[in-house]
Amino acid sequence: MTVRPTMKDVARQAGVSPMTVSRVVNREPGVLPGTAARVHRAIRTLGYQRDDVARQLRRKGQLTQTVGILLDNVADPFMASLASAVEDVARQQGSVVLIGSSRDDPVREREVVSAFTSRRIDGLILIPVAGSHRFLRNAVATGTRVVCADRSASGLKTDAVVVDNRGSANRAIAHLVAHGHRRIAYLGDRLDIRTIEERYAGYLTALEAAGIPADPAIVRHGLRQAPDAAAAVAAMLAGPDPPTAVLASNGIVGLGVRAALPGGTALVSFDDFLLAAQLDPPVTVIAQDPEAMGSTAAHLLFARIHGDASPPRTVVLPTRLVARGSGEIPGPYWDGAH
Amino acid sequence: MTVRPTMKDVARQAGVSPMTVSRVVNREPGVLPGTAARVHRAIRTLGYQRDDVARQLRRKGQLTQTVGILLDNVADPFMASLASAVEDVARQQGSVVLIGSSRDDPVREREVVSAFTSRRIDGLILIPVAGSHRFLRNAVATGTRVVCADRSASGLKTDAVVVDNRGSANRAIAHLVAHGHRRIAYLGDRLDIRTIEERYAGYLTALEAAGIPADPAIVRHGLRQAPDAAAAVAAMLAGPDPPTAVLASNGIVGLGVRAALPGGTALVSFDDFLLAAQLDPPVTVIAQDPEAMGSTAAHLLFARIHGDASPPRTVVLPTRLVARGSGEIPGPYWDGAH
DNA sequence: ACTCCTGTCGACATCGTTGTCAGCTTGGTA
DNA sequence: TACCAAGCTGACAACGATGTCGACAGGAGT
Repeated sequence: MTVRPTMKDVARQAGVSPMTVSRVVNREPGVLPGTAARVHRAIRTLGYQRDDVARQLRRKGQLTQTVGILLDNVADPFMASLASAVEDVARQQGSVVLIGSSRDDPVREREVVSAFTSRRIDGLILIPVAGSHRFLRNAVATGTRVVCADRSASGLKTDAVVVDNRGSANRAIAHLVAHGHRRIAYLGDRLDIRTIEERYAGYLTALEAAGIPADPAIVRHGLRQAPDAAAAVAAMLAGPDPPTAVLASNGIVGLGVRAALPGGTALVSFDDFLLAAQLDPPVTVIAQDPEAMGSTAAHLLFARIHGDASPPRTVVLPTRLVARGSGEIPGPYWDGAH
Repeated sequence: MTVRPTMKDVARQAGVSPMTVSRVVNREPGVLPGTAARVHRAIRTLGYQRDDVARQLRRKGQLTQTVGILLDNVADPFMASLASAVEDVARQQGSVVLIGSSRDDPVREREVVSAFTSRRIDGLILIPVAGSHRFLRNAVATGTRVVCADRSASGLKTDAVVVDNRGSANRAIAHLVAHGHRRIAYLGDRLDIRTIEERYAGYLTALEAAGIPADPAIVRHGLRQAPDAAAAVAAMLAGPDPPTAVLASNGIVGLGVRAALPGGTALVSFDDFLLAAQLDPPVTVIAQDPEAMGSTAAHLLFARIHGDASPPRTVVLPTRLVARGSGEIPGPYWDGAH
């Protein structure tokens, strides 16, 4: 294993100064073609590659062409699509992407953010976990741009790209009510996640608007995995006065519910998922567009990096209620109007 | 937006030398508690954070605590799980992860590798695209460790973590034959992808072993998207002498085939996918374990980074044939033995 | 009183690259 | 011939951190 050659090595080999090598490597004008050719030959001979660590240090105030993305879990399909879109935009912009998973752990989130900023990232796409993000103020103050995706951060004013969770939940409940349901269960992930809280709030207000009293017996929070959700819905159905319809707060919960739900019970789930259309009955979902979210967030980020200093913006992306069947199963109050 | 404070700033604030600040920041012994306290106070006051770019430059030959992972596409669930496992291991090792998608494009692959190595990554987890990877020799020679996952790289000897694709395809075909099929179609992704080629080879040898002649009319390559696969299988079924069973080379193709396949035709697909068990009929798959693959590759990589200089190893992970129903649909030659 | 040691701290040089500026050559013009 | 402009190249310093080594103080031992 040889040591990595430096510009000095190339310079010696080509019989020029390191500065000239630098100029050639960076395609700066004002180098004689012959000189450049000698340098290129030396570069090939030695297998030289510019050291961007040194470069970034020297070019202070310049960009490192590195952005970070910090999300719950790369393995989550929603997050993965989002990350993929971010990476695409970053590449177009000539930047590389540092990725990290917070796994819903604020401590881990801080650690990863710190590891990122100590490497001088130009910007960060953040899917914040619950809790305050005031600790990011320092980073923001010293030039790290931050754009939140999916949820916004508390204690920090940043750009954000989100969907109207409350309105979407509202629409889902209205949809179920219109199909004759009045006993509608809610099964959800942890309530301290901002988006989940908003969805639950939408559930409650929609019930109220429909004149249906909320019943804690058919509400469950804190479901992290599909099996948990399956067990929860099974318990509910076994209880007295079971629900005739279910709203699932996100895709994981929706999957779990689906597996345990008898055919006659209606289901609307947040988040589209692969094969949702091929199940029987096909699952009605509130679909988000993670790629649009990722690329929007990334474009916002790079606009900031390139100097956009306008006040922080929140972009609200639309959701689609995709009626596939499971959400249109008629309930006991169905009036045949649909 | 303030400028980022440096050790010099902290030193001035605390009335010590930068060297002492360095010692405090890096928790080196030999600093009086009182002095350390003053430094800590100054750090908090100024919001100082160590600049790892400068640190990495100075500590030449030391690690940058950064590894790269380069895969086809982050949005692919298989790759996403793999990446997630890699990130977990990296975090345990105190490293951050640079991620990049090659999108099956050798040019893009080279560009991303170059962007990574110019940042002095300690190591790279690579899911190689088709074509030669001799261009990595330079990087390997100057200290970047490379571990391939899912497929091995040609023109370069590295550690690799793979599955026995040929044997697995063999087993799948034997399974179908045992259930009375002799007219078995193959639908596959691009043949120049190493794993796909191996699976196809396994298909052919298994047919031969069973004394079944291969028929190009029921073989299709180059299917990139689910709809392509659906169209291909539909065309096959509409032709003369349609297949009674299908082998799909990977999850994407399997999904497409499933959507277009009538109930009576058997299907075995490579790659497990979410909900495969909840379809009707449930899909029989050859399941791999992407997390095991990712974490094995990552552990290999860090062993190399920490000095393991033994000859390159190839780890072959097992696959599981998960019989769920679609692969056990009896064919015309079924003898009732199963 | 002298040496020797231990513990604490700072000065200096250096990592690889690049911004700045000065020096050199060449050719053209008065 | 003298002079200047333009084009090409190199010397030097600096980015922020840290490895090395030396300075200095205070205490122990003779």
